[in-house]
Amino acid sequence: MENRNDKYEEILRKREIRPTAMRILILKTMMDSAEMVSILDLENKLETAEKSTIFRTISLFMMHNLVHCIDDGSGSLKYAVCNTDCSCSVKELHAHFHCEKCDKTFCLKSTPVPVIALPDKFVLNNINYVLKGVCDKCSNKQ
Amino acid sequence: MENRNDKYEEILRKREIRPTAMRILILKTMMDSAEMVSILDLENKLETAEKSTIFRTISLFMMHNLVHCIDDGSGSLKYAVCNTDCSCSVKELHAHFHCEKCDKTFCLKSTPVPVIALPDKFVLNNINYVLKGVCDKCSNKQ
DNA sequence: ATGAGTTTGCAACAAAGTTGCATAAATCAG
DNA sequence: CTGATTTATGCAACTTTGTTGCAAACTCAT
Repeated sequence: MENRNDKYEEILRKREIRPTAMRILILKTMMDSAEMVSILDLENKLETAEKSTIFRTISLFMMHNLVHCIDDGSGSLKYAVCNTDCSCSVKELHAHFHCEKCDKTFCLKSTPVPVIALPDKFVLNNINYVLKGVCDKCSNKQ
Repeated sequence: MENRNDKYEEILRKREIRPTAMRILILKTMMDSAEMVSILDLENKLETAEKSTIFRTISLFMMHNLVHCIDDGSGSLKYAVCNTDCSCSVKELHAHFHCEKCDKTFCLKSTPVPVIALPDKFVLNNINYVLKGVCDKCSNKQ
């Protein structure tokens, strides 16, 4: 019988990350989440995992372009798993939405970040594009 | 003889902020700076001012739309004085550039932030648009 | 099974932001 | 101008998030 963790193991291997139990668990938890997660979110979802372990695991994931990170202004960084084969180049980046009511942050995966022209001699490496306001669920609650 | 602080006093009064010596000093320092400043930057430039005072002064300035704030991902928030009459609506927002070498952040005042369409029921209040890379001065230093 | 290398948990620390409270400064009424 | 009241500031302590050192636990090839 095929193990259902095979999927996550394969994802990790493709990114040249050794698939330990903890890494599989963290990856699975991130992929199961509809919104982006902070380190504290992961700590709460995974009672078994230490803050420092999560921090180092996510740092590793980011170095291998498996997850991306955005600063939504909430005070903690939020992370989400990238698309398959994503290499986090400017052209591949998408917009993010941060709800000021529920404090959740979502990837708007189908919305590429707008790229503008920079003054001469400026080199562009990355873009943080965060729309802030109220999400659909919170705006329905009056 | 006219006091050269009159300019700053008037700016503060227009925003309905009582112009104390400390507030004038902080406003002047921010307006004299070519790049955005963090609270720590202000603490260093003004040896006489306390972190908590700067924090409360800037919070006050922001409530009155005199300064705006962006999260450039450096770990500390950066502040800059808004244009006259700015009310910080989405249409008035501009892009920002953060240099990953010198860690400075600049307002690109002539570049309005791109606004994209949001899914139904989402309310847009604010946008954080930060381009990251290497600034002109740092890219010249190779 | 054994040992080298890697990963994890614990603890401690660092940096930025935030708050309570006492003193200092500014404002106002008389 | 003087004193009373309000407001602003400085100091200290604290919170939260992120980060690192080190020892124990785990992994994997032999």
